[in-house]
Amino acid sequence: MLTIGKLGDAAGVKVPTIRYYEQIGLLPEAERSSGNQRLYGRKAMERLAFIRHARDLGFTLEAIRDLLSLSDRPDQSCAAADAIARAQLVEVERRLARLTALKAELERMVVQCAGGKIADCRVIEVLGDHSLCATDHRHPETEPTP
Amino acid sequence: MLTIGKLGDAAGVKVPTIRYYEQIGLLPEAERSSGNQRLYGRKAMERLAFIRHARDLGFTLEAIRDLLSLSDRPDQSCAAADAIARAQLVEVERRLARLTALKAELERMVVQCAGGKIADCRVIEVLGDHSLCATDHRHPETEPTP
DNA sequence: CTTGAAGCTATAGTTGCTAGAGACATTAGG
DNA sequence: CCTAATGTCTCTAGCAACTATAGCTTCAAG
Ligand SMILES: [Zn+2]
Ligand SMILES: [Zn+2]
Ligand SMILES: [Zn+2]
Ligand SMILES: [Zn+2]
Repeated sequence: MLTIGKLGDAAGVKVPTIRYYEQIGLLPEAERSSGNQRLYGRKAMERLAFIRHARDLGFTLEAIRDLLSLSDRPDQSCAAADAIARAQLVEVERRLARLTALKAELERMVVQCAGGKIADCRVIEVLGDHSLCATDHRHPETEPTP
Repeated sequence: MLTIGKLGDAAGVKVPTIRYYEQIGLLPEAERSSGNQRLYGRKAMERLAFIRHARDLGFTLEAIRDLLSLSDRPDQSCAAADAIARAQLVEVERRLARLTALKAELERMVVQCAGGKIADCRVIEVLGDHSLCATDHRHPETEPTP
């Protein structure tokens, strides 16, 4: 049985984050010691590692909640799980495309500025006028945080 | 003089967002009509377009605050502005590198899954075990929202 | 037995907005 | 000129996914 600190170290998750996951129902309520401290076994450890890994791959907590409840039903078809992963892939590709355009635009800006006074700064100038941009990089839809 | 709605349409920014920018001091307090409605002139319009464009390029509001106050001092050196832009470029490159790894990993997952039961789903399996991943894609530091 | 680290709860803050309620202002049509 | 439909006003609360703080209790080492 691990304390919350040990579990956090083992899974690479901060202690308050574990408590947060419990609070929102992503982790079940932990067993408690006689002194009211949380105790975790192998199952909780695996579940937390799953969450951490999925977070690292950019899945939202909502998606992870669905993936976890799917993984609790091993006999069912995995079509839903695969669909969640494919949607995440599409989302990542979308972000990648946007960031690639941003990178190009930022590079243009910093390369074109010769340094000098703000009045002549290409960075400031371009920021004030999108028509100086080479690509259309504007925010299409909202994108969740990485 | 534009009302807040016209300004929003012109700059591609939603009305509550403009009020929010004013509230946090990114836009100055607007003039008011006799009926207490906000009125904007060309200067406010340009400032808002600047903000919008910088947001589209992924700058944080903090960075934009600094860029705006720099652009208000045209005689000063633009070194600070260039540094902010370069830092943003570095940040974008970091995110790009991470997303590229994520994309590869997600593609592997969805390609390897043959479909079938959850018990055999490669997606669920890989999510539970990072050692099945080909790349090290783990979250390095915290990254601000895009 | 004492001290310091680790745990507990509860609340509030972060970023960049967005949504809602309920009241006032403006504008277009009849 | 009146009404109805929009637009705008303030204020509050909510979103994701944590993170930080305060003020306590419990535990483990020396
Ligand atoms: Zn410059
Ligand atoms: Zn642009
Ligand atoms: Zn599958
Ligand atoms: Zn992995």
